[in-house]
Amino acid sequence: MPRKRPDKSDDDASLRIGDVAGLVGTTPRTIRYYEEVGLLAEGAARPAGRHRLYTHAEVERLREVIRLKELLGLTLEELKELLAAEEARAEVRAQLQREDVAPGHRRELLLQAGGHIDRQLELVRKRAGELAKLQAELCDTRKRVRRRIRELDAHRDATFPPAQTLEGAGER
Amino acid sequence: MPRKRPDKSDDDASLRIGDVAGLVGTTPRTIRYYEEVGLLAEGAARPAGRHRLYTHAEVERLREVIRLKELLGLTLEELKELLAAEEARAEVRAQLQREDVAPGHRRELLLQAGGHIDRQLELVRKRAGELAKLQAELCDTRKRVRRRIRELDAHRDATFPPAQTLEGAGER
DNA sequence: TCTGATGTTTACGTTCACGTAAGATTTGGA
DNA sequence: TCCAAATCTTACGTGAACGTAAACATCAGA
Repeated sequence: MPRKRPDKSDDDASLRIGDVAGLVGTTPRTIRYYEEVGLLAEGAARPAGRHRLYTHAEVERLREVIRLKELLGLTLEELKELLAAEEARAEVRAQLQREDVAPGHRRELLLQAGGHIDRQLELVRKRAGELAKLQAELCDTRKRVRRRIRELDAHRDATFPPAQTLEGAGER
Repeated sequence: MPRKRPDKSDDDASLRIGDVAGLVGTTPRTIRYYEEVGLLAEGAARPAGRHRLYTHAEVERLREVIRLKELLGLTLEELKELLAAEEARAEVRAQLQREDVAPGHRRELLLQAGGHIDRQLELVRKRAGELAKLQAELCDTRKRVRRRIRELDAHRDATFPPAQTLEGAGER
């Protein structure tokens, strides 16, 4: 017979806000704030004053939110837009779980989901591209510096006995 | 005989703060602020009250600063640290231009420059890596969604006459 | 030389993304 | 049942990164 009251290690059940904060490396205040601005859904039926409770799924969601924020450098407002998409995807997944949707509507939902992912991908790709370019440029100038050092060493080695060389660091 | 007063299109000479702002896509206020916090060097000898003047080299520098800020998501303070490095590199370049340095010191300078670049590269690589991972994950789930749509279409095509298909979008 | 556009300094205002404090309430456990 | 620890709500505080306004001063061109 199943348990009736909340329990740790039970997945669908209940982490408190402090636990969640600890798990994702932030503070309760931040989590409440994210809820306040609409980034995180307010647990619908929480009779005002009661403690917030979270599932592990919600923890994962929060992790993803924070990741996107940090990697893309978006404001919470921009993030919210992107998450409206995520939100919709979740909705889609929920609907798709229940097999009782007409194939036409089903297709519609999947197309939407795809669109949302594409929009995120667009952003990520753009940033990744810019970073890659920067990285390439840095690698390039580093190479130049190394070459100059080698040239210098070569000339000195030809004049004086050899000394210590470059400290190791692969080209990767 | 060379010109004596400032002139546009003369490289070593003088852009005003508004021009610079326009060129890099920011505001005069921001530029003054960056100078105030020490990100941009104050033009040494500007007798207080006179207009700031910038060279094209400084414009490039500012562009780079803004680029790093946006791509790495650093605070101005963190950025300042990284730029102490850049600063040193500039110093190095200046010294290396004047041929009158002992090869030993020369090597020292080059090694320093290399170290600074490596530190920047470290940061950039880390971020680029994380972004790449995120991108891969997104691509993956997108693939899954596409597959499901295809499956759905296949089934429907087997039942009804064919209709419109996926709108084009290469896998890249 | 004069003048309108652009700058300069100083200082207070603003937005974002939380931090912090206070007082009441809730919760899980002894 | 009783209690200490964690939460809740409300509200004001804060640091970073500029925006904006005011009262001059400079600059480039006519």
